[in-house]
Amino acid sequence: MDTDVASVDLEMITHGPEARAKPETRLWLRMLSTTKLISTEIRKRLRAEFGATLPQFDLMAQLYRERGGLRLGELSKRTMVTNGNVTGLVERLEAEGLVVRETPTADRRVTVARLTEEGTRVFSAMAEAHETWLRELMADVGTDRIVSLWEEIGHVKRSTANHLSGIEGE
Amino acid sequence: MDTDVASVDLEMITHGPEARAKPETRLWLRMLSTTKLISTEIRKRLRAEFGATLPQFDLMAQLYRERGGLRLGELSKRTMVTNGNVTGLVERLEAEGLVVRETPTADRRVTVARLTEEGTRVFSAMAEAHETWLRELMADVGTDRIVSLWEEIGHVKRSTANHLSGIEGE
DNA sequence: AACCGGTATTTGAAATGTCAAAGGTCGCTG
DNA sequence: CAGCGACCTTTGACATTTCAAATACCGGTT
Repeated sequence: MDTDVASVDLEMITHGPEARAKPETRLWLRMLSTTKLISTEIRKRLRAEFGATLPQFDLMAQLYRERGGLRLGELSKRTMVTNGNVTGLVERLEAEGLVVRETPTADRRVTVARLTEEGTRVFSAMAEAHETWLRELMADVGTDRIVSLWEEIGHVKRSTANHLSGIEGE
Repeated sequence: MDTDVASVDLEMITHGPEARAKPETRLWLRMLSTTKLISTEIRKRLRAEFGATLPQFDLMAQLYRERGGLRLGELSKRTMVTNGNVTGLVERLEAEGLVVRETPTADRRVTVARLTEEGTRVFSAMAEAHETWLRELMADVGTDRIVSLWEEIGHVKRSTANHLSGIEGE
């Protein structure tokens, strides 16, 4: 069981921290754990300081840069969240008075979500804190490295997008 | 509104794809979207080919390298998932016969989860496919870049861990 | 032996997440 | 203008997620 080639391959992914895995798997595991670490921290702070959740922040960010509002389908694409999920998210944000929903008379299939004035104010404050937190968390990493990482991860993103069924703009 | 410094900062995070944001924010947004892209793909394939979910895969991976089993608290730490969540995950995996739960007589507060024989078999197949999928998705990225990315992201992870309350082993 | 602080897990409420199916609406075509 | 395929959103079933409170148990003290 430990002697044939197949089982050695399998052990790579699972044995030791990530020591014997193939480079792609090691990179993936590290990306995943790092992302989890950061988003857990951001989520806690958003909750503590603004009583908001990460998906709500993401959704509001999209609406912030499209002051006229966005159709729910567009929101779904931009936030990489499914349609059904967007429905609930917008519902809750509307209940809090941060977002409004409207159906244009031109096409009554559509629902457009838009930030209220208060939503805009609240998001501004959250966005500012968000940037500060990230600078804080990445304080030990030089700006050069950050910029170069940004570019390198772009390669990974493009490669992944290329090997999917659909195409992924950024 | 577009003239004072504060509002310019705010626009950075939200205006254009990620064009005018600070480097840390740009990196974070790209890490997040890339991770989402990959995990969505992996999740779909896991579901289609094995009827399993990503968190189940993660949990089984931990149990696979600890044949004697792990306490739920340990599982929680290693998978970066909360205690309450582990309970439900293990419950469902047990219902499918992939995992068993036992309480050692020595300390009856503890619950130890362990892969069944079938669980081990199933996970082996999943792990092999998992590695193949990742190589496939990252096929356009050279191995050198992957290895160097792995190291660079390590810096980000360490910096983040340093600016958290707790310590994060890998 | 009853108590107590600490540890380990479960439970319950609320939010997020997917997927598939159902409901409306639009535009075009016969 | 009735029908039909395509598009957009909602709904419903289920899984995952967190947090906080409750439960259960251990070890040591009194």
